[in-house]
Parts: sequence; structure tokens; C-alpha cells
Amino acid sequence: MVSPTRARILDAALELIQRHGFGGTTVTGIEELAGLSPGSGSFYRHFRSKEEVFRAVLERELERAQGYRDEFERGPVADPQEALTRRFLQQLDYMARVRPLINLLAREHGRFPDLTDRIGAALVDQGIIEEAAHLMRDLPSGPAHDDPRALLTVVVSALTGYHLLQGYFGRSPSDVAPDRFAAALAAVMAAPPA
Amino acid sequence: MVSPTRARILDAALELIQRHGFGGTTVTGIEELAGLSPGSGSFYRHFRSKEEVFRAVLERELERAQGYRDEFERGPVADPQEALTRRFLQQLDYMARVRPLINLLAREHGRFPDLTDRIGAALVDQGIIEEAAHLMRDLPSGPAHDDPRALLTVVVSALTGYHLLQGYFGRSPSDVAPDRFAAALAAVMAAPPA
DNA sequence: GTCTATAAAATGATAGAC
DNA sequence: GTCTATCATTTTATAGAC
Repeated sequence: MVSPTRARILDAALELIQRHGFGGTTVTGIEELAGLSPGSGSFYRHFRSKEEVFRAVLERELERAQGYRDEFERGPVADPQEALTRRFLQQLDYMARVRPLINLLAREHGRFPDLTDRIGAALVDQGIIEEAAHLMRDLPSGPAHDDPRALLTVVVSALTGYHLLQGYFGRSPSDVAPDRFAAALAAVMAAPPA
Repeated sequence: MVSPTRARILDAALELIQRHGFGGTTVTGIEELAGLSPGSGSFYRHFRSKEEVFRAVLERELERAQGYRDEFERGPVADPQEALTRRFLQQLDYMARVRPLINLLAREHGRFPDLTDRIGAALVDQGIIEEAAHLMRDLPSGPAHDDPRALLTVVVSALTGYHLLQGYFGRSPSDVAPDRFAAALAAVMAAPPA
């Protein structure tokens, strides 16, 4: 059983690091948001340093992300193109759930290279592998293209880019909603090669 | 004519803010990297505060980005699909040149909402407009799709996502090089609608 | 325009009472 | 396990000599 205070500190640290970055986050601020007396140093009964809490935050988010992976529902496949659209919407949903991890990566890549590598492996590589499997499944012929891996990269890049642009500007590029985006992406994927 | 020291301070601030974020960057560190005596406060002969230098850095990068816009070369259009590939590679190149701006946005969006909006307008909206014009030009029939704006969003998202993933992990997703990526994206764009 | 020196505040971290 | 109190350091910012 973990201390509830420890969990609140993790929540507070996650929130503040996403907003102000690691360097811009203060232990005092974490204490305050966690309901502890600001500047009291009570933080240090739970973590040895600011860096340690940052690593703990990342570990927790990585575990959560692993859990989300298993929750995808698999409806019956009717139209391949529609199945793709649904799949892409689920991917966007997944990205929204791991947004904290993505934000941490976007902010602090370079400060903790070891953690960056692990996030990369967990999110991108794993995402590509699963995406490949699903494309094979939803498009009976497999990706119709002479460079399937490049095509996969296009899919993953498009989903990631759409998600990040939305996060940065608060709206999607060109004000295209997720369902329109997913449908368009599915359409070009299902199209025969030029 | 601007002071060379002022320019060096801007260079130093850009470098450090990209590495450590605004909150993690100190005036002392800026002075040191700019060749001034660390902790001397000479910084304050050029800028009133850390926030002011951050805004000045962003202004300068925005002006630079505007300049890059005009440098695209337009070779003769032979094969439409190959023209698209070249165009996408140029876009990735452009993104690499405005990477500082993208990094600043990725790190500090939310702290300076007014600047975020301006970056968004300059990079994304402008990028979409130009991309649309070029797609119209390179694909004689125009984007063959029943939702051209959604298709544009897919293109811009894919390019942005590819660029950002490369920046975050130091390599492209699935280790697909830019030319393969651009070719694959061009192929699906040039394909007839499903 | 840069330096030395320094003030004033914020910050990371510790000690000890409860 | 939290608090008050405190310390050492870092950091923002200013004053004045050169």
C-alpha cells in the first residue's frame, strides 16, 4: 500500500512539470499543490530530491500507458476502410490518455536521455508494431504499397502530428475534427497504390 | 544597427531555453554563454528581465521563419508524384530550419499564450495555405478526395509528426529516412480515391 | 558597455518538536 | 508523517567604479 500523500505529490509534480517544465517547477510549489505546507520540506519525507520525484512520475505514467494498451476494443470488421477509421480514432484516444507522457517527453527530452529512450520504445516502437498488425488485419491485402514500413511511418507520423498540433494550439490544424481526420487518413490508406 | 552583444545574448538565450526551458534557464547562464561575466548583471544593460529576452528571442525567430518561406525553389514539374516528393522534402527541410521556433513552442506553449497564437498562425496556418496551393499545382486534378481540407490536414500532420518524432528520439520512427517517408506520403496523395 | 560588489528574494534541503 | 524554523545556495536585479 502506498502513502496517499506520496500519490498526491506525484500528481502535483506531474501537473507542474507539464506546465512549467522540470527546471521551472519548485519543491515548494509541489508541496503546496499536494496540500502540504509550502516550504515545509515535508516533501523530503517521501522523495530524496526533485530529480527522484521526476523519475517516479515518469515510471508511473509509463506503467499507466502499458495498461491503456490492452483496453482497445475490437469490433467486428465490416468495411475495411471504416474499420481503419475506427482504429485511428482509438489511436488518437490513446494518445490523449498518454498525453502527460508525451508532454513530459516534449519538455524534458535531452535532460534524462535514459528515460527518453524508454518512452520512445514504449510509445513509438510499440505503437508502430501494433499499428502494423492492425493494418494487416483491417486491410485484407495488407498495406498495398511497395514500401510498407514507410507507409506505416506515414500513419504513425500523421496521428502523432495531429495529436501534438492539437495540443499545442488548442485546436486541430485547419479546424478539422478527429473523425474527419481519421476518415481521410483511412481513405488514403485503403486506396490502391498509384 | 544592433549591438553585437545583444545578438550574442539572444543566441545564448535561445540555446539555453531550448535545452533547459524558460524556467530552467538563468540570467547568469545566459551571461556566461554570451561571453559576459557570469552573475555580473551586464545582461540588464540590454534587457529588462528574463521574460523580455524570451519575447525578443521569439520575435527574432519568427522574423527568420518568415524569411525562410521565400526561399523554396520551384523546379520544373515532370512527374506529379515526384514533384510532390520533392515538395515534401523541402517542407521537412523548412521545419528543420524553424526547429528552434518549434522547440520553443513545444516547451513553452501555455506560458505565453499570445506568442503561441502568433507562432501557430505563422507556422501552421500559413503552412497549410501554401501546402494547399502546391498540391493544387502538383496534382493537376487537385487533391482527389471528397474532403480536401481533411486531406491537407493529414499531409501537414504527417510532416509535422515525422519531424517532431525525429527531434524527440534522434531518429525517425521505424528508422525510415526522409526520402522514403516523403515518397510514401506522395504515393498515397497521388493515389486515386478509394 | 562591462566590471565588482552587493542587496533581496526564491529555492533545495535539513534538524528537531509534536 | 507533518509542522516550524533554519541554512546554504542560487538567482534576479541594482548601484557605482572604470
